[in-house]
Amino acid sequence: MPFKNTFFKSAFSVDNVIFGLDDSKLKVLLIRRKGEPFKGEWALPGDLVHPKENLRDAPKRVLKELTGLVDVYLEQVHTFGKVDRHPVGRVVTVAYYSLVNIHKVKPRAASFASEVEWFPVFDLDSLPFDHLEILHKCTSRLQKSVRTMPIGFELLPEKFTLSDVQDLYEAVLNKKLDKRNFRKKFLSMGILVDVKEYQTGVAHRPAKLFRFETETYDEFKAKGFNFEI
Amino acid sequence: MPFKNTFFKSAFSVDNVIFGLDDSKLKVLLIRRKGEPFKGEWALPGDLVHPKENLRDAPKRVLKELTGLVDVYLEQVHTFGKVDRHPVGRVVTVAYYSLVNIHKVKPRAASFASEVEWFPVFDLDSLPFDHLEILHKCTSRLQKSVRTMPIGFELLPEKFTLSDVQDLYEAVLNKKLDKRNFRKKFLSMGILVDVKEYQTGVAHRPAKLFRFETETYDEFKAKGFNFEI
DNA sequence: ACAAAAGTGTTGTGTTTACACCCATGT
DNA sequence: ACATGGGTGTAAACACAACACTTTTGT
Repeated sequence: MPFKNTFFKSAFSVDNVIFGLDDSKLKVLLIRRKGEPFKGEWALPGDLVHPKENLRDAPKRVLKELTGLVDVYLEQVHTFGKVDRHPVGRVVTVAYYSLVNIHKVKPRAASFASEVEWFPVFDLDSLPFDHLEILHKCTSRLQKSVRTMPIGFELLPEKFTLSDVQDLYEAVLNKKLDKRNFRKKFLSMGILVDVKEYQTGVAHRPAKLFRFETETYDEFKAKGFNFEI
Repeated sequence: MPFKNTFFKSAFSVDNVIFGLDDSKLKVLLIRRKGEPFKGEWALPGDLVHPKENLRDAPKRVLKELTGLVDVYLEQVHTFGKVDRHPVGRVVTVAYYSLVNIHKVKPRAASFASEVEWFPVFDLDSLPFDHLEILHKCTSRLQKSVRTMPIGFELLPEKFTLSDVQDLYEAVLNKKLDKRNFRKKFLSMGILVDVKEYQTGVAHRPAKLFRFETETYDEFKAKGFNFEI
């Protein structure tokens, strides 16, 4: 259970914004809360930080409990600490976002959640606590990151087409991009490797498959790039 | 005093990285610690967050106590929460940075500080706790922000020359920039207003003075810009 | 044959970089 | 007269935006 409702004065928690890509839509994993407050409502997953637990391990633990995943892209975004943000007491919360491949994950109920489900990010317009603000902040951060670092590949299968990548970018940025310009720019960065295979069983010209060049990828991750597309 | 050394199990604090510009160098305000641990050492100013205090008000309070300033640029950067980052107990700390005009500030000792002094950022290579890491993170963030928003003007006097601005950018980015290109780009943004005055008493051709166009400035702050110089 | 998505180049426009000399003042 | 920093323009390289048709497959 997330909180001992009696006699806690202050605590820190983490909240996880877990992004996935499905049906060319950016989605976020919400849980149905098992405990009070807001019992039964859809909210961001999160938990108190344990006394002997490094801060960054808390969102990892939540993620693992919820999805089984352990090596996941995880970025700290912002800390929320208004006095009254939590109705039960003083809880300062640190928000993290993650990127997971939605089709490799079978989310399961967890200690703090009776149900788990993916929701389209841009359709949500109310959440308990300050979770909507947290979601917005994480979404903006993702949109910024995707333009300055090669992230987001975590959201795709191992082998993918250039159109998959474009779909991903369009889903994250929530807008249409020019196909030719996108391809030109993306290919020229040199983080994609042609695996010399093609899609099969599609009712149109089969697309080339690519994978990531991890070395270049890491380089870019370190020094960033400019993907103003 | 910053901590009751006995019987505290966990707490959250804030740490302030207060930047100023002096002698064309980027400096940071450090305090000599009054209390244990690391009593007497130079460290980042900071304090515990009070129980009834909004998180963001804590760094404001520290800033006010230390400098007397109340309306100051303040940005949350990152939260540090390794279990052992503080020798006395579990303290999760939220780092903020601020920009202040070093010549308008007469820093004074505070409840947690016996002395206060400006240190050149790029010369520091050791600090207690994880304060060096905090400083690095804040410096990187400042360097990034200065390229994407019109900030940093807080570090300058009200009327200033274009060379002052360039000095500022060179100090923050810690590298030389091309004079003509800098001026061209900066002027073209339209956030500077010619105040039709000139420097006096300088042993060279006196420079034009400028001030900020607050409206445009706020616009840019909202939507950002690209200052890849 | 048709539908569906893959794939491909060029041109105009704007942005970035590199670079060297004269100007106005105080001493 | 000299030292000091202020101030200015151009050309070449590069990046970005806009835009339409052909190819390959499955049905």
